[in-house]
Parts: sequence; structure tokens; C-alpha cells
Amino acid sequence: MKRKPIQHYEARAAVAKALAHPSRLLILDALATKEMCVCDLTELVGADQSTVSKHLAVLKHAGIVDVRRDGVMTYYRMKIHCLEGFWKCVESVLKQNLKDQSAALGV
Amino acid sequence: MKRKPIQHYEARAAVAKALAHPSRLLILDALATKEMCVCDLTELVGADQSTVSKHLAVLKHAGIVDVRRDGVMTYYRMKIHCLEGFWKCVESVLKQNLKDQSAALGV
DNA sequence: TACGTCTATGGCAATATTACCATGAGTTCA
DNA sequence: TGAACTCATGGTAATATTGCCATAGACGTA
Repeated sequence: MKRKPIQHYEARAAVAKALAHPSRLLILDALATKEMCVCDLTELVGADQSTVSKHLAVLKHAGIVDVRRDGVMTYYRMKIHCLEGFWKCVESVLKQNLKDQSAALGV
Repeated sequence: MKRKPIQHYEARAAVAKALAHPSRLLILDALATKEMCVCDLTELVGADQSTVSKHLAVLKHAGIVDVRRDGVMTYYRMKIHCLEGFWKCVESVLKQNLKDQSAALGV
């Protein structure tokens, strides 16, 4: 097995890091079906508008979402369409963890 | 579309966060094929042994790896086997980003 | 032009992450 | 028992992340 250069893992980690916040995951879930403006996402997340804007900047910088300006509004939309596999993997981890915790309790 | 509770996204984010560090990704790549002891992983990562130990604790706490003790040695191994989909997704993001950057340069 | 709306950014404090050093706990072996 | 080895855990400093406030920039409309 040939070892990948450290930059390879840094690039991967950057994407994972962008996915590593509950508010951003909530945003991505909302964007899965349709594009939304910052105002809608702000109401959805329930945080300050500037906070949501910075979360969106993180997602944009990671290349996960894309932006479309229309007058005063700014619409964000999913740029990639492969997160299902990621979620499936994450859920399997969570499910396994729950199972292990139950087993540890002797249930 | 029914909204998932915030705890749902926090649980997802916890897993993503555990994956969001180059050294941990390097470790996971090494563990993909075989279990390894902390000493081997320490040499692989090239950081202090305590640093690697803490990285492994993060992965273990997230439920991504598992531990087996054998005398003085402690062997870590992959506990889940669905990261291929995750990597595939991440790589597609990176590939798309590169393509966009090239397009932005007019190449 | 002036105003209201929508979004992005700088500043700042609180918190979290990370890496190293030192050390402790546990095991093997002489 | 004592030395050597492997690994985990405090402690600490440097750095990064996060959230809110204030504010600036951009656009549409009167």
C-alpha cells in the first residue's frame, strides 16, 4: 500500500471539518431538496444572521455549496450530490455505538 | 420534509469532527487493511506518542475504531466498514473544487 | 438621492482543539 | 523486586473555532 502525501489528508480533513458542526449539517439537510436564501436559513438555524453567514462561508469555501445572487437575495444550493453515502456511513457508526452501549449495559 | 431534532445533527457532527484531522485520517487509512499498535501508528504519524494516543482516543470515543490489548501492546482496528462511501464523497468534492478553480483561471 | 432590506465582514470574548512534556499505570522479563 | 517497555493521562501554551454585536456594502424602491 503506497502512502498518500500529507496534503492528501489535509484536503480530506478540510472537507470533513466543514461538515463537523450541527448548524451546518442542519443547513445542508435543508439545502438537500432546494436552494434557500440566507434569511430563510437564518430563521431555520435560529442563530444570528452573521453567524449563519459565516457558516455558509465555511461550506462555500469547502466547495460543498454554491451561491447564486438575485438582486438583494443570496441563494445557496448544494454543489455536490454524494452526501448520502457519507450520512449512511455516519448513521451506521451511530447505530453501532448505540448497540455497543446497550450491550455494555447488558440489555 | 420533517425536521430532525438538533441532537440528531449533533451526533452526526461528532462523527464528522472525529474525521476532521489529517493525522486521524492517516491513521484510519493505515488501519483500513490491518490492526496496528500505538507504537507503529506513532512512527507512522511522526508525532509524540501522547499526541497519537489522544488522536486514537478521539477515534475510539467516536466509535470509529476499537481496541484490543495484548500484553504490553494495544492494537487498534477499524470498527466500521463504510468509510469508502465517505471518502468517495470527499474526493468528489475535492475533484469538483479543482475543476472549478481551473475554470476560474480560464484553463 | 434617501431609505429599507439582505448579506458579509471586522472585532472581540468564550470555548475547543492541538501538541508537547512529564508522569503514571500496567505488563513482561530477568 | 526492579528495570525496560508500551500506552494513557494531566498540565500547559499556542492556535482555531464559534457566536454575537456593530457595521459596511450592495441592491431595490420611492
